[in-house]
Amino acid sequence: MNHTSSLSLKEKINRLFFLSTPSLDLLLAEAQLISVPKGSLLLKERQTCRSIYFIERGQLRTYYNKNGKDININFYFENNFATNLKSLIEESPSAFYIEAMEHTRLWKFDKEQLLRLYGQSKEIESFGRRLLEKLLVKQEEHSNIFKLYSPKERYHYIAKHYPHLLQRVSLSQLSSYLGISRETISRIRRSSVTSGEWSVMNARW
Amino acid sequence: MNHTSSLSLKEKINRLFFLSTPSLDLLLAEAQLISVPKGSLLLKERQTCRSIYFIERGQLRTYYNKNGKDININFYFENNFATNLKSLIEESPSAFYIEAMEHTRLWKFDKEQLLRLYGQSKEIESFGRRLLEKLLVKQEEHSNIFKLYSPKERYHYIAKHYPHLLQRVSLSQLSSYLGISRETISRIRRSSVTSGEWSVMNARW
DNA sequence: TCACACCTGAGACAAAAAACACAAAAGAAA
DNA sequence: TTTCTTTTGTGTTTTTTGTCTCAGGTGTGA
Repeated sequence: MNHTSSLSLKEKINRLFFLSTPSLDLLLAEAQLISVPKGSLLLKERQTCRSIYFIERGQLRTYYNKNGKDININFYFENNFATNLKSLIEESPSAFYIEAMEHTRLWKFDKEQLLRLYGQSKEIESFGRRLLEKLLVKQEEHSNIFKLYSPKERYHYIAKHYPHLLQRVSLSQLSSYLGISRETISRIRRSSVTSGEWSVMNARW
Repeated sequence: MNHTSSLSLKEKINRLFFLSTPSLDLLLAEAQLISVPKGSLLLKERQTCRSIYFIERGQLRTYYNKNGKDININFYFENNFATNLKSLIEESPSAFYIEAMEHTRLWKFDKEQLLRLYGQSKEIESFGRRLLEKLLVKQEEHSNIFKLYSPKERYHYIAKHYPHLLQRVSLSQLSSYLGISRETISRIRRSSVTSGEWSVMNARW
């Protein structure tokens, strides 16, 4: 049980971005609560992304389709924002899908509305900037684990820093996300249970 | 020869972000032109990054030091902004270095000044947001080539979409950036010259 | 001109990971 | 429960990539 699950959207956003009450009200007046079943697509390949989603309950994934196979780009859980930023920003056709991995309840913010709000309220534009900042820092970190770490190290990095990923995402789904074959992850997992190799991840960066 | 090299900073920024003249003047009044020799470090590991740099002439790289070896994260050329966003945003110690790869002339914008300007001018905060957007889209793209492509495909992707990287960065420097050993890149290069394998990169995403 | 540093190419070998095939286990649905 | 589907584990083989090594090339500066 997530202890914030009983908080209102207003309280959640406020915890993340410290907006004044009037700005918050302005922002949230535009948000639309929707509920989608497992497997539904919030964005398809070639569509232009027009919204950003805040997950109330459930989980989403973004994935490419490469020669018929799914390549997972990202997983999103409760109290996080999800979207295709490239498509949203550039108003270009999306290269990937956004899918609900389970029954998911989420708040939808439309870009058009947000841009209008940016014009009305400096504080909301500042919120937009800070939201981007957070997404960027996360993105950067994820990008770097591929350069810095071997497959084995990548798995351990995730296990250490994002253990909930291993809890909520199947190994098969994880494999494309980490750029490691399913079988290899299975072997990595076994070897780290049997032998006590837990010192690998001491490197700090 | 870059045809924009004779443009003023004002004209360059304006081309990228379409700011009004008053806002541009406000923004550029704070910029400081500095010149650094090859090998100098604009940011060291453990330092907190306080500036963002716009490259007038020359090139920068960002890199981690992993067990004594350099792992390149990014290369930056003329008319681009460079910084360590994580450190800058979070005011946290940097995990990596920023180094001038050749004698470089650049404009320095301090975070403190920028934040002050954000408060003064909505248009400048909007500029800040749009700058982040551009950086984010780039970052996302780079991150995804690791998940989507094998080493061989990564090299070809760069060769096709960022040929200037191959021109200006040595293969040795490139190797850690692509997460491929120098020798393997050398082999990839050889095999793609001899055999006519140029259809690999037709996949669009 | 001569070191010196740095970069590239190439071969031999080792290590890692992927591919393939199939079995076992775990969940979901009837 | 039983059946059906999905997920995970494991053994073998094949491919890819890394490591180590040396040789040759290039540019720089003393």
